[in-house]
Amino acid sequence: MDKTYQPHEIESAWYQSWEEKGYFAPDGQGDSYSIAIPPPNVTGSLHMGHGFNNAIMDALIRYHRMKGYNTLWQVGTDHAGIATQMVVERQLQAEDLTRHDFGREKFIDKVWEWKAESGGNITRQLRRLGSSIDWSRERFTMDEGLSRAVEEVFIRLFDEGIIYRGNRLVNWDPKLHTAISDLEVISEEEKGYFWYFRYPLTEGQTTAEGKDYITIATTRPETMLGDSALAVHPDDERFKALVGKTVTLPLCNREIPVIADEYVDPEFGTGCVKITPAHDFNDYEVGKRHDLELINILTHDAAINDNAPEAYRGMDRFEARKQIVADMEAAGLLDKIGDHTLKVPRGDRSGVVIEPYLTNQWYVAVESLAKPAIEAVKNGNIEFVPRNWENTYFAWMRDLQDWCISRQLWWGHRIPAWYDAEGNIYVGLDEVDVRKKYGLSNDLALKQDEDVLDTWFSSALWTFSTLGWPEDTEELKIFHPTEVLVTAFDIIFFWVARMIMMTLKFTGEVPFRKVYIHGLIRDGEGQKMSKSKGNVLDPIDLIDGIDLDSLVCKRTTGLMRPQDAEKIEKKTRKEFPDGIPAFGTDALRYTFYSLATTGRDINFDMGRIEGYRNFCNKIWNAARYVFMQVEENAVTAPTKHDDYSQVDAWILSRLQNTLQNVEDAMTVYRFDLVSQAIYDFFWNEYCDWYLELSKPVLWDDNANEDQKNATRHTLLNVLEQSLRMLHPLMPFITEEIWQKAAPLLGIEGDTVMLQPYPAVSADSIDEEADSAIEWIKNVIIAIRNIRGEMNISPAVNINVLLTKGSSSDQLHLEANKQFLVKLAKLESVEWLDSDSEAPPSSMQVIGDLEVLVPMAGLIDVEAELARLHKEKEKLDKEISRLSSKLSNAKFVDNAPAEVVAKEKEKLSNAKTTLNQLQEQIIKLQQL
RNA sequence: GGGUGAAUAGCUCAGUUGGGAGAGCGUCGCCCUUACAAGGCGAAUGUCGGGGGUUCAAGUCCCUCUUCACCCA
Repeated sequence: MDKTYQPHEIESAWYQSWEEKGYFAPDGQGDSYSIAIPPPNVTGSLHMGHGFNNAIMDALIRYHRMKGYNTLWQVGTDHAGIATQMVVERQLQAEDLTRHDFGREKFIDKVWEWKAESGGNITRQLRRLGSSIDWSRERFTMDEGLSRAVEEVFIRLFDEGIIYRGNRLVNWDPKLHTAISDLEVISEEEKGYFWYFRYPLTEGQTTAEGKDYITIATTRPETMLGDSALAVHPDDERFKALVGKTVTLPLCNREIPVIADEYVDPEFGTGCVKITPAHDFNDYEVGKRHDLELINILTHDAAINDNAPEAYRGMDRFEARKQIVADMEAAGLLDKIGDHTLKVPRGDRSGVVIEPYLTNQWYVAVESLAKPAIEAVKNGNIEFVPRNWENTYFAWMRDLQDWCISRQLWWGHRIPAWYDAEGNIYVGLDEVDVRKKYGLSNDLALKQDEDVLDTWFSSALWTFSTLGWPEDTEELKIFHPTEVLVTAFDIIFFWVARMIMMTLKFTGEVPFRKVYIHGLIRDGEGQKMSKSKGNVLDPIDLIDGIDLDSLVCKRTTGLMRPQDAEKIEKKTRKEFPDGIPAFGTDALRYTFYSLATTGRDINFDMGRIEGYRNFCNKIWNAARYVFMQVEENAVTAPTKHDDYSQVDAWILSRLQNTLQNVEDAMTVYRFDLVSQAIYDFFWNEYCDWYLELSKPVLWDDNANEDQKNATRHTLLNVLEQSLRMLHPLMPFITEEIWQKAAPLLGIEGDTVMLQPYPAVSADSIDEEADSAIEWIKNVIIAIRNIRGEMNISPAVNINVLLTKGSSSDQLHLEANKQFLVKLAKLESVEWLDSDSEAPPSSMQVIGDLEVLVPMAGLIDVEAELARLHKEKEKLDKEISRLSSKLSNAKFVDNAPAEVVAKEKEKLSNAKTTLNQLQEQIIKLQQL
């Protein structure tokens, strides 16, 4: 084995081998355990969120697989309607072509071609993470089977009247010419203006201030062409008299009413709001309440349409904005212009400003679906982890809007609806089916709806459509419901809720029993990772490493705002002067687990991944040590219990404790606690103590061979169990080492990933050994402390005396001398009878026991006195704290007896130690 | 404006039913001790955001304020 851990040398080979041998597929034995992956976007590439999310799922899957469950990790990607269509259109654009040059069918062929060539990027990257996914069952939302499920669901919901067509406001992307979901609209603050316009009162009235007009403030002047009212707050004294009157809409010369509505905030702007029901979501609601006219003034391109005065027709919305401001000013109706920062909604794909726009779309009426979905969480059929996310879920489910499911795209599931010339709607599998279903004659001309369904419509069916629904498959019976959905909180609404609704409706089952919600990965400073900020970390770069220039290049190409490049380059060069070293998958995964706390934000700290890479190296080298010990001495299973030393018993006992902690943390999805428990055990107990304690035994030529064998066996046995314990978190390094370790113990098996997970063995818990080793550790630590504080070179072997302790201390000393000598680097260690005179020494106290290091020219009296005084001060504080607590009658009377007893014992211990220190101080002062 | 969450060592974060403040990284000192310098040994470091309350006892429960983040409107 190499002296240092080299991740890239072990990772690629193992994954390929696991996959080829089919280890990821369910073995058909035992209770089932399944997880459906949140399907990544087929155009996507792996980001830190995916990395985190998949690391967690893989740990769960590997853990349960090793625990003997019939384990399925169902994988697939979604077809990402807009994103995918755009990718292919961009390719065509490079050849000066558009999708219209091909026509719908041929264009879709192009998309499939693209998918075949480039659609596997993200799934390749998932492999790099070590994800033990059953690739043989990979699905795609546009697959035949899944498309069949989509049709079935659409038709049934339509036939039940749950799917309907409606004319509503949607988020309209004027560049892509489609409705988009709220999730695809990114609203960020941008600098803009408030334009203050005067709307003249029609019938010669005046305002409270005597003006013959009302001033309104708007951030979107062009929408005034579609105004159908002015609104004020009903309690607003300034305008009360004007409610019910009318104003003349400038430039249009339309009379529009002044209405009163609670929606208006009297404190905001002028306290008077123009209402444009066809171009604003809030105004739409106001318009509904007051039965206002909906005047659509925009075309699909967001240019002004023919409903507007002729002067503006055909102008782009922003051009019209300028013209309208100019015209208002010319008419003397522009009051003023103020700076204003506002949230501007932009399409996340197109980057253009989204318009609320009145269109005909398909909707799902969610009310009847929501009720059982709320109930399922209320009655515990589905549990959120952490629990408090249930509130978010309920809050969202309470005021659920009907779901707009149609998109004006070519790539996606085409809506199975046909129209006749009169606009009647027929829904069915295909034209033939429709004619049969509705009894239509063959000569009635039918035309299929041009739209496709929202991608989320198909991903809402994910857990059951991937298992073969609507067919009644074995897989559905075995693996549905899935066990847990692992996801970040940002898509609770869009996906989780819709999955619950759809799955309950069509299978009568919940899609998953648990929803584990994890945080969002941010950079080390808590900033969201984004291309425009230039702070994105690619998980693959953390695994493989990347040199500085490549990293800079990656972060600065393809920016939406190229002028940011310089700033990003500077920051990157400062943060990563040497690029990023290769940490390997195992270290990256371990970092994710250690960060998987219950919080909602996860700041990714480079120091952590480095630390866990070091942990990998520690494991690697511990294994090297163990193999060195056993390579010339084959181990056999000890035949007699007596062969095991107390040290052996101790580490086996500590392992049980760790296994229990791991199991407890695993069942509550606390991966941070799992990783902490294993790290502590392996590094702080197995490496720091057990390996060191094994040396005096194994290096002693006179030691009993059976006992040596027991120690070698324990070294190997604990290593091997630790590897299995660790495997779900660190698949690669554990497999690599296990392959060497297992045969030495006579364990047969081709891979650690199919070995049983180590079980807690109550027999191995040994409290006597625990306390014995605790004694050894305390004495060694006491001596090391003196050595460190007194600056005694590690090269010098020192003499130590133990005194004043109990007979059990004396027995411990006799039994463990060799350990003390080796680990504390001693020349000798002897018991000194209490009545014997001790030489001037540096002293540490453990209970009654005094650990003495005779000064003998090594130690400066003044330094030792200073150290003792420091100790004494600490004790004084402790004693005064404890005695005041114990002299408080209220405490003694009210606190549980065991708490009081504990405090008393602490006090008496502290007093004993203090006395010993004081005696020692006096003794040294007399020198 | 409504809601949710956060504030603990220089940094990133744990802290389970209230009962002696922890880890990793960083810092300081000593050491290339035959598994590991990606290491070993030792050390220092906290008015647990502020204030108030409940309690014998509060990082932990309640109220309030401040700051920050996110979601919704």
